[in-house]
Amino acid sequence: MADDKPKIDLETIRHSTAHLMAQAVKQLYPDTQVTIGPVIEDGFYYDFYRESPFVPEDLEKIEQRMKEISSENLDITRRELPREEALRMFDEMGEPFKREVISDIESDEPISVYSQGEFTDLCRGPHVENTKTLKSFKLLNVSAAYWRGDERNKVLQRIYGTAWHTDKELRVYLKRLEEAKKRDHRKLGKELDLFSVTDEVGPGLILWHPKGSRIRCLMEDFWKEEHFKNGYEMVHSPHAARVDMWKTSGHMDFYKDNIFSPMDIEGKEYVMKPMNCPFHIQIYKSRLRSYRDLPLRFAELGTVYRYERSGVLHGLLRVRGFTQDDAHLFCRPNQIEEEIVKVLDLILFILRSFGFDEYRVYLSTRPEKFVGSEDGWEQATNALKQALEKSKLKYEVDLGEGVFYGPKIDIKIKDSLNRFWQVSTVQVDFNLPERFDINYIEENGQRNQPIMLHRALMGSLERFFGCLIEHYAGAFPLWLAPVQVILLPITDQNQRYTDEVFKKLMNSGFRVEKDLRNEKIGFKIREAQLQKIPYMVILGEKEQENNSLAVRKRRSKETVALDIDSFIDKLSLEVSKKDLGEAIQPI
RNA sequence: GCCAGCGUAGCUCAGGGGUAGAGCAACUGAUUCGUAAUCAGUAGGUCGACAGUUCAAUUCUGUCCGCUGGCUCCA
Repeated sequence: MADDKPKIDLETIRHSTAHLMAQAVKQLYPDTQVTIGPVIEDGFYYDFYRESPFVPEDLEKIEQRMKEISSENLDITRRELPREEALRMFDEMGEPFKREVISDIESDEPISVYSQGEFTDLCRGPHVENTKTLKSFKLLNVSAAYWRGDERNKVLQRIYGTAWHTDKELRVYLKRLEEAKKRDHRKLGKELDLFSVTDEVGPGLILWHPKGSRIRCLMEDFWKEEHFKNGYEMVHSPHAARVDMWKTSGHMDFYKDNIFSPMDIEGKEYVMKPMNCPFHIQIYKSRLRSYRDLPLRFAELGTVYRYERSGVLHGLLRVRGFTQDDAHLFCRPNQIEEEIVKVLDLILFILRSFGFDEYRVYLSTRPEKFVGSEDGWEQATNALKQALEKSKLKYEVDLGEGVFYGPKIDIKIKDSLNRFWQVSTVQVDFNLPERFDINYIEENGQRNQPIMLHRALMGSLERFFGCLIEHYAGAFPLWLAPVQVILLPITDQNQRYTDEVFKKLMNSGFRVEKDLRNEKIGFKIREAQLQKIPYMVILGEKEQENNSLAVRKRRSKETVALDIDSFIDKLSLEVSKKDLGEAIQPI
């Protein structure tokens, strides 16, 4: 596109809009102190310190004032100051947070401030030249944030906003937010009758309704099939165990905050399991293992319970009881890399089968608190790195973000609002083999400690399902759809024929329903459409006479005339290919 | 857990110190209809829970529970 004047960087616009907001806030509420206001994806925020928090009505006032300042056409000017002078200036302005920020700036870096009208803010820049450039913005919400992200620090008021080059872009963005809300898995979960959470059961504990369970069964079946194909054994373990086991594993030390309070059974303490690993270790230990047995791969759809603080719960994506598609691999040290590569392959295969092509990969390295030797960590981290490179995966390193027992690879996928959620993980564990003293007999007859890997592909079925719902906007591909075909007779004259077709489809193994209600065809179609059923089959006099079907696809207004056998062939093919069809629609 | 907002029928939402409202869904009846809503009637509520103020509270105040957004934390 030919454009005479070069466009100003969106980031600059957003950053300047954050300043504009700070200026408006200071004008309206002079007792407010400013802190920092960075650019984020699609917008910006600014954190303020203030005795009384902002309420939503304040946002309107602030936004109004921003518009006024914008039309004052204030020039935005940059100045560099000696450190001392900058400190003095912000002291005089009564901005202690800025003082802290300045003291964090490297001594050889210049201290720059930007001014517009009476307002001056510490900032690296760059900024737009004049406030008149800032027109297309909207303040979105307020929330609390801790200064420097530490909950021991002061609580700040964070205001989020978005800013764009033009009003049109802004409108498009706001529209996109609205569309994203429509595919929120919590909303769709209710509309499509997939799952629920009730007060009586308790927060973060999921009830899977028949339709959701149907999908879960299909996910599980697929998962099991692939695991058997890939040399895994299935195991099952109980939901609770004596607290002693968790002491041995170290969970009572390192993970206590996340474990449901113990219950007393005949004077012995038990807890709900927060993880499956110690159980799999028990199975490993149930007999003597030879190097010939390795690698051993124990997999389980294991339901775990973790205490999560009430404020973090979120539909299916963050819950207190969930089923991990867990597995633990026991192998010899020289098998680690190969096993990790295989796990990564399996992860990618599964994610792609569900249509997730966009994901982020992280390698988390040794944290401050860790068990095992530095050498061991180094080796394991290298094994993970090499496996990532062999799998040609682009990844980011999360320094020091590993768990205490070993380094890990995490894979995150995003929900409809572009928030990323961790699903897949591969973790090396130095801790449990040691604590439970597991071993195997080497070729030379010596006992050796196996390396243990934890891994999950979908992570938790709940979270994965939540992401799936949003990924497909509730329109599941045929192989996963809880109802694949709905039969819609025009009048009750067509009921006999409908029953006939129903039986044939049912006997061919399809999930089919019929809508025999005394309603007009338009009404039935509307409902089937809202339920996002992949195929609607309209059955009237014409079809009955020709012994055919009028097939209408979700997301299409056209019908195709098919005979029942070719329809069945078509469905079978689509299911066996796990065809994603039109299931994935960008927002 | 923290800050803010919210909680009224199965769902979506209106209302407001003086015995509770709509649409959709449900139920009953009529209608037998060709591609996104046929018509009529009936029933449905401890206004999240508990306490306080008041002659009177679903409405005001407080506490608690739950939900939403974000922070912190994580699959």
